[in-house]
Amino acid sequence: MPRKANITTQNLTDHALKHFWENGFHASSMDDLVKSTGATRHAIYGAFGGKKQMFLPCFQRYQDLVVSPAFTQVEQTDATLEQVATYFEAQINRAEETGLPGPGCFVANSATEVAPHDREVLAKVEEHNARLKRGFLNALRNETPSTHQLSTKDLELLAGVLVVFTNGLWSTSRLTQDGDFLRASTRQFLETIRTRISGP
Amino acid sequence: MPRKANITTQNLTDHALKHFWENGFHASSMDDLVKSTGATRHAIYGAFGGKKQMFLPCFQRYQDLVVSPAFTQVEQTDATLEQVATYFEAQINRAEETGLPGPGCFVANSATEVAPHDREVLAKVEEHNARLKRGFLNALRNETPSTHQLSTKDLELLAGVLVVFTNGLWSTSRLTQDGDFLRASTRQFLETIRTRISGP
DNA sequence: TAAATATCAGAATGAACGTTCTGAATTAAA
DNA sequence: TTTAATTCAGAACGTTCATTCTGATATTTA
Repeated sequence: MPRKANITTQNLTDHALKHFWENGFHASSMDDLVKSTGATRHAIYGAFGGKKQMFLPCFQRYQDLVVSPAFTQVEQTDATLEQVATYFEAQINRAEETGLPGPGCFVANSATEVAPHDREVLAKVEEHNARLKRGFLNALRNETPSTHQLSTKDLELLAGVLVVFTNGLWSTSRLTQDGDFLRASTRQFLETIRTRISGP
Repeated sequence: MPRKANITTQNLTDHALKHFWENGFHASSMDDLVKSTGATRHAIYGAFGGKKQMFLPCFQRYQDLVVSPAFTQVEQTDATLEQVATYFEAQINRAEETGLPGPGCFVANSATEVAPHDREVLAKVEEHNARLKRGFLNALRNETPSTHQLSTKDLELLAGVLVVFTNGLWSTSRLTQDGDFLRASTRQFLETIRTRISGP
């Protein structure tokens, strides 16, 4: 009796993510989402229930499509700052191909626009940042000679500094059209981190 | 013949800045602005012309009220990273007193929310970032021994890295309620910069 | 094929938005 | 005090928004 659905929820989420990413939550109207997904209002409200409930699954989709493919290497047990550098390069390359200035990072955008006024989104953003911090800390540990002066506490703080820098970088990528500037800044930053770790 | 105005334009801008800062551009309705300024719609539209034209002067007001009081010391001819550290401390203290998580930086918020879709706002944001970069570069130059290996190009990139970190820090201050974490991250970051500058 | 059900495109709804307008109240010059 | 200019509070206007509803169309089961 039931008619077969020809638009999957995942497909809807793909298009929704793209639109939310490029335009933000508030500036994405349901009209826009209907057009960009190609689905009907009925289908969208049936599958999700509303705009906000459509926004939330985009975080998982963003992880699967964008973050994980580039960041898993940083999470490997033997990863070092070289993998961190490759991660940044990959994200900057992607941003450059998409066009600079670009939409930056979906999570970083949500962090400033939505998270401060929404507990659920805040939780998603914090989860993402915690993942980044764990990965960075892993790389920093492998990079650091075990006989070095830097304490565990210092290394954890440095991992946090890397997260802060990452968010600042995405913010900058929404303003600049110069991909080489982003690359050079990142290289300079990582070189600075390396100098600190290998000891003065 | 004309009745004396008892609400000045500067007064309106003060209240508008406060509201825009705390709520962002899109989430600040004219109803809100009327309530928070205590002025009538007539007065607001007479003095500015509209919402957007009310938003723009807030940048200058933010410079005068928030940025300059803390940042001018970084712009002194003999400023070093010590002044940069003091600047960060002051801003974090202010954020903590206002309440964390807080509204962060008015310019940094506008950078991600408004600037990508508005040339005038983009110009204001770039102007602010350029000011920060000049100040940071000044401090870095004074901190660096003249006989050191770091090139002018490297120092300029480092100044850019400081700006990127700053924006990331404000983003973080919209999420965390832990002022000490912001302080510790900043200290760790500046210590890292110092290590790089004084040479490995 | 016939009946039941899912999906379609888009109209309808009610609230919120930025902006403009209205008429009363207030002020200062005459 | 009278008059003209100005400011007042808030209603009115025309859009736009998220959400719901409607009637037609397409698909599946019986």
